[in-house]
Amino acid sequence: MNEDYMKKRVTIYQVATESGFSLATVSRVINDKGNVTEETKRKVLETIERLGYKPSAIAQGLAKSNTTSVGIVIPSSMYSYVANMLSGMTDIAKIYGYKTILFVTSQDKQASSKVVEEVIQANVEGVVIFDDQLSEDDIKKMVSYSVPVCVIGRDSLSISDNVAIIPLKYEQTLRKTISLHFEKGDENVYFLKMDEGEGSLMTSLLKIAEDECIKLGHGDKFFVKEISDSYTQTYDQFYELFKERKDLGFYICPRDSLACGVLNAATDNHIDVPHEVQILSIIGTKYSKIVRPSLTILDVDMYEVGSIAMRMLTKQLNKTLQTKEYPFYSSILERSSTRK
Amino acid sequence: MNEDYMKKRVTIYQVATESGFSLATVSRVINDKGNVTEETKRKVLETIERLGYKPSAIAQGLAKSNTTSVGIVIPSSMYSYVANMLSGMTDIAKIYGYKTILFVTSQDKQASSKVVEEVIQANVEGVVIFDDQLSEDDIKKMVSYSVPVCVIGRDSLSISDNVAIIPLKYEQTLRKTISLHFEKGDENVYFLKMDEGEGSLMTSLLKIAEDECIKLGHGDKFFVKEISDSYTQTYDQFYELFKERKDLGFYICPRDSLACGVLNAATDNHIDVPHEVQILSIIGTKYSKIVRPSLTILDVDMYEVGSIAMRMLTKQLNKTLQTKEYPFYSSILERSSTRK
DNA sequence: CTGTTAGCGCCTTCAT
DNA sequence: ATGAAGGCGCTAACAG
Repeated sequence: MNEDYMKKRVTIYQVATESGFSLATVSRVINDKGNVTEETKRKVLETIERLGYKPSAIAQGLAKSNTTSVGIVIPSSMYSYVANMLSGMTDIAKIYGYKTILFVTSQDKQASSKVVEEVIQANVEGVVIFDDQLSEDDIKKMVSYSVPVCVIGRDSLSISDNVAIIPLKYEQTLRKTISLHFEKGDENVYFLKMDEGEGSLMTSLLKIAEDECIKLGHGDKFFVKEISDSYTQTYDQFYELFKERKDLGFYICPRDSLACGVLNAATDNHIDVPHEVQILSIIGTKYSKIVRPSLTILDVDMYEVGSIAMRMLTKQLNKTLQTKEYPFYSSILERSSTRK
Repeated sequence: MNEDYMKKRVTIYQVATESGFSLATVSRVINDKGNVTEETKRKVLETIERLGYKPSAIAQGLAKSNTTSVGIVIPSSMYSYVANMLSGMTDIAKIYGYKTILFVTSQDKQASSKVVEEVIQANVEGVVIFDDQLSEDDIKKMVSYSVPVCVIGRDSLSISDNVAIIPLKYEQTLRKTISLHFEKGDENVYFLKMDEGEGSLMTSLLKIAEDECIKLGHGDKFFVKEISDSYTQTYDQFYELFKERKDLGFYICPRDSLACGVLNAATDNHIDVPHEVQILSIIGTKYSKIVRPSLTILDVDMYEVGSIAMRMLTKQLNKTLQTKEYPFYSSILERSSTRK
């Protein structure tokens, strides 16, 4: 490429005049549609190279009404389980030649709904949604603007057209874990609930846990503990508690970093894990295997989830999607923070 | 919005005819340029609402030659330090009203250079780059197509126009750490080097570490150990080694998950950390504080880096960027995996 | 204050 | 095989 052609981007028009052919011909070689002599193709390609011409994706998008881009809606890439999922999605999107536009939602529902507008206006071909904050109406709205959707982490949706869904099945394993717990002992069960920005997934799991305890006749042994979304604060909170050996029992935590707060608070107070305090983390990262004692988690491979989601979306875009629902079942990965 | 208008998206043209005004007037109310009666504005807004019209961002982009989108180039969001940076970038981009398009590079340099094309064609307003794989020529190429760039993690660049740079300064603290080590003892220093996909940052740090050892007269005590980029494999490798109490000393690891491999391998062989084996992780996440013993790291707040980078980029776009270089100095965060 | 008319950069019939 | 012309959805002068 010739460096002289910097600054103002060269357009297809310039390529046409420079090469002595028409727009149409240049367009044909760009898009590799036939009906072009090898000779002229060579010439056109040569001047494209010489001028350093790159077709504008947005002009192409407008003309073809096809932006070859997909949206991804996530709460924040801060949490490594989200990062893993994101990674799975972008890997697959890349394979299929889609650009990925990232839409990050805020804590509050109101601002959250604003991303719906953005997604619609961005003219993406489709969107993968992993976000507890978005209402079902928000999702419906996107679909009504004919943007195909793949939703992760919801059990059901009242619409089915142009929608694929990946439910994350924690219920069964969570219930089983609790019932196994009560078969082996009768310590209290504590469910850690974050005080703010708690999504619908954890809210429903809380209800499920409570329900299971009640069903097993241990409703009096189920407690909810409010925590903040921070390792340090969780650690401090439980350090004070465990110092007096209070509230020992079986802890169910939303994420492994918070589970580690409980874990370290217990260990540092010479409280034995898993004999005096047991810990289960719902969501786990690779670090749940690394920390000592290692954490029992309700395992779901988030990278896998992300890549499947993106694959389902691309299939929707080709109209080749067979099953619109692909549930992911968590499996309990028993490690050292719970008793055998 | 009326549900009847689904499927085929309504255009500004329809809004114009429906409301009885011209394109120009509708366009004015959309963009809130003045010169419109409150009355007609109201009417236009009403039919926009009624038809459920949303302006197409790509058509706007083409017409205004302003896509209000920025690119982000990263190797993969898998690693949580990248995820934190990404989070910082998207947070700021959102504040300034930019869409974020994610470009994920592959391992191999060749495919890596392909993202350059993509970035150029995407017509982004600017791009933040955090990627060791991209060559300086790749970056130059983007700049030559007049896309402003903010590069993270490089010490220098031979171009300065339209380029902001955020060097990540590990050298000084790394040297200091090593000299402190030799003041307190004389154990061997082992530098863990990943066998593949190793970026230029770690390569240069390796050289620096070696250089410092030599300078201190301990060149014979510096060793490089090849590892793979996996906690489990690193753990296994060092478990075998430590079983026979071989190669005890001071370990410098690229990331905390790998440092944990060494850490756990030592601990599980009843080798005391930090008295027999010391461990320093160059890059640390929140988990480096969580694991026991906690890891000494060369601390840099990656969220902060990401948000500063995006802020510098937006300032470039407004032409209000003062200093084009904003070095981030790592500080050594001494914790329990090294001796005082 | 409102409407007309060119584009933005590219694709795509339809002729030739 | 090639070119001319219209259009994708919207903005931005320029006239009225």
